[in-house]
Amino acid sequence: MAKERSGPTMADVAREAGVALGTVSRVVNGEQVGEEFREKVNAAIQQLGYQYNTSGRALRTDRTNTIALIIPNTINPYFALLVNHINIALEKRNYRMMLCFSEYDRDREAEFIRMARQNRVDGIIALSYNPRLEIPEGIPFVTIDRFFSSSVPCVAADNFGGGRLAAVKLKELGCTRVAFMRIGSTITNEPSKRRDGFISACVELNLPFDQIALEDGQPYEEFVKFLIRNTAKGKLAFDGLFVGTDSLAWQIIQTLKQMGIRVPEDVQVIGFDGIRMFGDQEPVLSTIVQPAQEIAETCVSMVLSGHMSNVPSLVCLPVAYAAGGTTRE
Amino acid sequence: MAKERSGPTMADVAREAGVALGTVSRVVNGEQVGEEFREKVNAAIQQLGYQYNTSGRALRTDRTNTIALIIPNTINPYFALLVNHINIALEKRNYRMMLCFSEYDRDREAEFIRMARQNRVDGIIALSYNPRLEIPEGIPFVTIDRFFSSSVPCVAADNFGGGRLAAVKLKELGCTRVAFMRIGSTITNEPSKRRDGFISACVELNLPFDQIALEDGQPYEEFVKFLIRNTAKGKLAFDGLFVGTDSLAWQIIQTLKQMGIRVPEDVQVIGFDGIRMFGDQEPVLSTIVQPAQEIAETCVSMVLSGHMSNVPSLVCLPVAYAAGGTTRE
DNA sequence: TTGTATGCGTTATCAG
DNA sequence: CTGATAACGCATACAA
Repeated sequence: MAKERSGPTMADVAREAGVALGTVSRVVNGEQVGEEFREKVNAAIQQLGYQYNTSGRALRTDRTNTIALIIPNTINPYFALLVNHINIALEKRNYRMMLCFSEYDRDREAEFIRMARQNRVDGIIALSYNPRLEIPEGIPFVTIDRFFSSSVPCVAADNFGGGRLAAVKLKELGCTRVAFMRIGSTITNEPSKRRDGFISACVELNLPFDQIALEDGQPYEEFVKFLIRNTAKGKLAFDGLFVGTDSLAWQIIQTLKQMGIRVPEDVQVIGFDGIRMFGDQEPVLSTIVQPAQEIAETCVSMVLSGHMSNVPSLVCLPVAYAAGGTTRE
Repeated sequence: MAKERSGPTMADVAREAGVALGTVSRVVNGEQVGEEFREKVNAAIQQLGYQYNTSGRALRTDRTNTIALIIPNTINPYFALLVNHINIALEKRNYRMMLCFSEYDRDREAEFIRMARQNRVDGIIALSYNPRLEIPEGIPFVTIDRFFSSSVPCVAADNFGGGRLAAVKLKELGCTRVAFMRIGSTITNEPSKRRDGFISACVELNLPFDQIALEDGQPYEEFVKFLIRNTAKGKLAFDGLFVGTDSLAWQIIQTLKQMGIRVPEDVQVIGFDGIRMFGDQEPVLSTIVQPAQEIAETCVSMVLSGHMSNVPSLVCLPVAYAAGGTTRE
């Protein structure tokens, strides 16, 4: 039944070409084969429209040419961008992607890691906020934006540098008192360096600053309270804000509007990520842009590099500033 | 070498449980097995942490539990949303997704279809604008938003109804002269029904209308010319616009701003797709929302339904209107 | 260099 | 109902 749909096999090609099965295999895999044999085999391949069977090869070699990508979803545009570039990077190397949406759920993450092993994937790339993520042994594992230990390579944007850049920009743009706002995991991870860099530069530049960092799960209203607390006679105490992600920055801008505070006239806002309208147009707001394509390329080349031992444990990639209407240029 | 990483096999389980290989297979596949045997096998599976090997099963059954999804990219938020829901829908049914980015390139589409067959996928879902897409034989094939023939099922939003809805809304909102704007494939396809529905309702409602439809490849400037042509003394001849996609609508709104025409005060704009800010917040603009999740569910259940014969050739799913600041509510 | 034969892990067929 | 065994398509060690 199903047999009907299956195409020709190496045996068919061998018969057609009048050579042995092994010879066909060697031609397909680009090994040394006598010219006349190679031609006969290639002709037969053309003739029959032969294409090798992935399952047969995988079973034999125990390599699936597949990398699992664990990521919350593709609804968030930054994740969608990463998925896009990672898939393209894998495709260039003749690898396929097994896409696993964690939906921020630790049980799902664990289950996907189990499933990835069952499917004998050749490596795993994970973007996870789970501080207790269990890294499997014996399989190349690369994380994005999350440092676990020196034995698990991590690829990230230069979060510290991005934080510094935001402070420098706000200073340049004439800000005299700024604040940092963020929500996220309480543990120290890569994104929390955005704050460290920001504050480092503020101190250096003699730029007065305040900050509020919420833990995952705390309600957004805490930010509203913070803003109201720092408002007197309709005037916000800050003329510059640096926010941990574009998404949060956008929400905060909405809140500011409701409070009658104008952006960028009264307060200039810089986000982080570099989300663009419809993925490819102008930035949604002024922002520190993550190099999504370079991050993708780096993850892929690292996870496929085989010798995970002499691979750096943390790779930082440069960020850039992009104006997007929430600053006064 | 690689053998180290491979987990236990059915043979290992059989040995551990003291039963035959076939019995293990029957337990794993949920077939009839004596209670005592089942227990012994399950204990051994637990003990060894056995997980079945996908490649072995695929090789034997010629079914990969994989569906190929061909789509331009995940940079566009609407595509990213579809990818998200389709992957989840497949996962629920224990299927995996082979994600193929066509990047609007016909050669890539053809190559992916070839590759999908090589990988023995169990079906293909394609979102393609290619009018000459070659549908492969003998493999379940479902398209999104693109009708080829009654033998190739197509899943789409109710584009005609969405067009009508846009006209009705604009009328309700007080518009007296409207226009439809779109760019896309010249051939009649599902999205072109947005225009048909819009015009149908305009006629019915006695709402004067104009329209401009560009072919793929024509420059955006044609839209600018159209708008300028319909502007006299800084006043646009239309007080309502319906645009084929949110993405184009956004660009047009930018152009209008540059022309000194205010949205929504001078002209109200409705787009199509239902793109939301950061994927999950408020709509980017007033829009006709496509039911992405229902589209995904429908595609998946159709492509997996086995008997492609008695499956409807076109499924239309209901759309909804969502206000997003470019209309006066 | 080419041919032959074995085994990867699984399901399915056939005997017992 | 269970056990033994063949076959799926391929890569590779070994023989020629």
